[in-house]
Amino acid sequence: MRGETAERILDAAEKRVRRAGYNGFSFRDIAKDVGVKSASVHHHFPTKGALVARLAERYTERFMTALEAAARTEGSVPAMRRLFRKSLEDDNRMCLCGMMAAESDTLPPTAAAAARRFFERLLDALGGGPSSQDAATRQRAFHIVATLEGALLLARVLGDPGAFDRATEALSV
Amino acid sequence: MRGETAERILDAAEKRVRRAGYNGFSFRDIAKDVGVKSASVHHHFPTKGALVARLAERYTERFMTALEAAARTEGSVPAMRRLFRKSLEDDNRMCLCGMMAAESDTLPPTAAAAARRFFERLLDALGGGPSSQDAATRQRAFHIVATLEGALLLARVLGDPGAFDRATEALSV
DNA sequence: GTCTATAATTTGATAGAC
DNA sequence: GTCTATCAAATTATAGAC
Repeated sequence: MRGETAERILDAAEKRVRRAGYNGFSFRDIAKDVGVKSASVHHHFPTKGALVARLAERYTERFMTALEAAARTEGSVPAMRRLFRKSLEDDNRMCLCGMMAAESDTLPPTAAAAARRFFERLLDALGGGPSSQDAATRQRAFHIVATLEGALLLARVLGDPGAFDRATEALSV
Repeated sequence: MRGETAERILDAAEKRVRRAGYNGFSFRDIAKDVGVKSASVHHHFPTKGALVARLAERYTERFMTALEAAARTEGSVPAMRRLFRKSLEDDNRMCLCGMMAAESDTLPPTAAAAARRFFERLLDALGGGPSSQDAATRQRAFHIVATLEGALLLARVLGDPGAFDRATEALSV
């Protein structure tokens, strides 16, 4: 299979970044997770910035695909809420790009740009993109995305997934 | 003055953590900022965990003092919103404890606990503490805190302080 | 595509002089 | 309370054999 190791590297890196952030893991951590040596990780992704930028792109593609499918049957907001909530079920993890957003001032530029695009896509999906003419819709899109990311933060620090539910309950109304 | 260097160390560390997170700075970074050697930083704060835990306590004390004063004239929610908004004006910084919340799974336990207490105090100030009997008030407190933290994330990653204003506009109504 | 080996730097932390 | 000196370990990244 083409790129099988590269995918496993991305899988391991995603778990690490969502747990500890960009500065909280090393090439050797990833290599150990995957069962190769760190030189092999560098073979697939020359630098840490390139690895994490690709990671954010893959995350965005997957998230938007899942969102578009779910939004058809339950609407954009409940679908997005449910997808965010899944982050907590998967071992109390942050949204990858939410974690990168917190660190974005110190991320390699290409990685920071990839994280920014994730949020632009989310806002767009809620009708709050740059082409939006309706200020109220735009405000609501920003409000929803902010609340979902903040609710993940809150649930994580309190060690209580129920905090996410309480914080986001009003969004689905 | 007693503890003058210790305070300057905390000042430098606060800037660093709010920009790059717990794993994004070193004792030598702080030492350079303050104009001492890293051994002197260790003299005041034996470990990185102890330094950051103390940092979160100081941040919480200061934030709550400012909040209580401001809340008397403008109400808890507008006061809290304005205090959060100040983080962006001060060089696009995250809330210290918001940054620590994102990383809390990998923080030294005492530091993670200090970050958690910040959020418990915020929720308490909004009437959403553990003694709250009113589920709606509790939900609203979680919603407000989550939205404010998430709005900082969003403004940071988009490089646009206006994103904070749009995301939190509905809270003040 | 994976490996061994290594370079060059940085890390958190300690010992002990002044 | 600050310093010099140092440690042991970890860091990102590269060279080159297989």
